[in-house]
Amino acid sequence: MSDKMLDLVARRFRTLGEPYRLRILQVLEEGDRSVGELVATLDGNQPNVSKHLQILFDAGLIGRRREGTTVFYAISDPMVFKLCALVCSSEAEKSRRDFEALAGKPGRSKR
Amino acid sequence: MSDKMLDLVARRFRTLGEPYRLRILQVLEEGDRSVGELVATLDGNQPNVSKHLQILFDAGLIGRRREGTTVFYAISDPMVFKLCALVCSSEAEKSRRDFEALAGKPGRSKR
DNA sequence: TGACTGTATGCTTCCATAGTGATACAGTCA
DNA sequence: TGACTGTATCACTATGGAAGCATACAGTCA
Repeated sequence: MSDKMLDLVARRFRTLGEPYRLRILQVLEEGDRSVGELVATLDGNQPNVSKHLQILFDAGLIGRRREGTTVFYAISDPMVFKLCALVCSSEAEKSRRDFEALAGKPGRSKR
Repeated sequence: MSDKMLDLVARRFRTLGEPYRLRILQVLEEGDRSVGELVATLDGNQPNVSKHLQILFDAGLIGRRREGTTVFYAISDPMVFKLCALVCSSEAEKSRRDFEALAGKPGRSKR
């Protein structure tokens, strides 16, 4: 993989590396939402939500449509949920390993 | 998904959000490597490589084994490559869309 | 046009983390 | 044990980016 591609991929990972943005995506998974709805749902302030939305939009993960003064955002790349599912299962697996290392072999240090 | 889980997932994404670490993983995909070998291959300085390896290790993505004074690292969670593949294909798709938006419909602004 | 609502953008502060050199530590061999 | 190699850690600087406030901008309605 080229260095440029690596940078792009890393950038995409960083986009997803923010809990607040993951929460936004999670809400949007249920359906389109306006900025105001997201602000209310996530209990955040409007400029911050707008900025995160912009970042997700630039990354191509969400799309937007305008109705009057209201802007609705929606998932445009469902890949993100596959990613999250993968990471979640991997995370669960890691927890299991960590647990077994602690419970099963108490004398064996990690290091 | 719980907030704690979201934090874990976000953290994992951030771990992968560093080009240098992706390069390390890419090299390790070909097989185990010692720290020294990685330093030589990646043309980096040793403390930096060691720190990135530690981060990947803490995340459970790589494992290590010691032989004398030498420490070998190896992929322990192949999931990362699935993640990268997903992101890559999504990235390619996005590029295609961007291109078509530019070439196919020159009059239509994104905003 | 002016007032109002909904959204985006500037600017500043602050925190997390990458890079780097010096140095500590672990293991091997004389 | 002392010298040497390979790796990890410490202390520091610098940078990216998130949060928050103020404010600008867009669209609607009187």
